[in-house]
Amino acid sequence: MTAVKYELIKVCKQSGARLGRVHTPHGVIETPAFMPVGTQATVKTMSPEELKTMDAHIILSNTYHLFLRPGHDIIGRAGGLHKFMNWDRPILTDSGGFQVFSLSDMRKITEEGVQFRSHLNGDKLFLSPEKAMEIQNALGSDIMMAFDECPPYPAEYDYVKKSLERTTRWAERCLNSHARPHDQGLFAIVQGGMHKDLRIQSAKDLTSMDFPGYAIGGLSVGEPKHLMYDVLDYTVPELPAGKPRYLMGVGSPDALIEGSIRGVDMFDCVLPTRIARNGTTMTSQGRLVVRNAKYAEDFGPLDPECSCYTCQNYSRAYIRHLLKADETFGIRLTTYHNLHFLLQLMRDVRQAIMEDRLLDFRDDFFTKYGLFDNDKGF
RNA sequence: GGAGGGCUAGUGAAGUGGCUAAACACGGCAGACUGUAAAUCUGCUCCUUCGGGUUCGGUGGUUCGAAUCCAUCGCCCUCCA
Repeated sequence: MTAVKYELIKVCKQSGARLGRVHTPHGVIETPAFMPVGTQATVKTMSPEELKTMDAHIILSNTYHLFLRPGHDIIGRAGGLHKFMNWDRPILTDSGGFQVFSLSDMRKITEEGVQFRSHLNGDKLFLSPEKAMEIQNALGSDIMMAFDECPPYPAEYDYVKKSLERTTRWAERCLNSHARPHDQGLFAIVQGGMHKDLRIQSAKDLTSMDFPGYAIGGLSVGEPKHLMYDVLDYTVPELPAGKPRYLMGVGSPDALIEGSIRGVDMFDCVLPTRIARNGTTMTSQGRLVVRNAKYAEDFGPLDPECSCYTCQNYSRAYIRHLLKADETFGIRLTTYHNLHFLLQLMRDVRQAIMEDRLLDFRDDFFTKYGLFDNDKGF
């Protein structure tokens, strides 16, 4: 008996995208899905109640950050992460593998694991596949991620190959040390950089083991968009149809659509919440930097087509004022809107798949968003 | 009436003869942000037809050269009468 199961509902006749459900111990995720990121056991500035009103099905949290602070032992004694943070829907925990990449100047990688220096106080710490599983077991996430290495872009072929092979061995160690497969699912992570043969090798090696889901990592690390789409084009077909596919770290609106078209079921990204805190919003007409002076007397909503709490009640001028005055309510309003925007986008994508018109939907969306001549995508 | 102190770019504030169109901070304007060391970071912020032009309370001097020295006027602050 496995904790996480994928149910395929239908395939879009026009695009090949999948409409489905991921069943987890804390409920069902309708896919394709966007997962807001709550690294430190909170989606920055949002309460769980607010996340529910925008209908987020699942959120992310992070092994490395919670290991450092407050400590997985404390969260374990609190009764697990769900109880600790008052979120009763599914949680996916990243393994800390991405921190191996983003905190690269403070770590040393060996076959056994990774020696880290804490970014908080410089403490020497060690993370390994077994340790990452122990931590995620204590957190009690619905979906755990295997401990991987996310190589930078660009990277040497030989290094990427060695790295992916180690990531595969680490995945196997994760599987073997998985303490509670009955109530926590474990996803493996395909690596291989921008190299077709390496991606296929990684996917084949990992799918030869029985993980309840597969992620594609190592993308959205600075490479051009078309390269990422190429990787998806030849990687996704290597993944089993009966299991969920998760594209890690991707969250610009265009990439969510393009990823769905290529058969991806789950996405996560800090982009909507981070740019919200820095004054940029996503709207049906494209990105809108509401902090800019030109909105000082714009009394309309961020997005005239948006039904979210922010857009129903507050103007661009007011939000700009709050942001300029460093009032926390301002970043709460933009964060709420951006998350709602992406969650609504995924609802629209699912509807379009249901009606076999996802390619049409993409073209309409891109035209309005002004994306056809924009490689950035948000 | 007397004695001191001060007046520098939008604001605050360095600078007390050349390396100063003038530090720094704030404010302002823009940009970046993709499994969150990010409510963060970066750039610009006197004018300009990019050659240059005009600045440091006003005016007049000294000097090869002044925000910096002198004189004078104005305004502000403190203390003594």
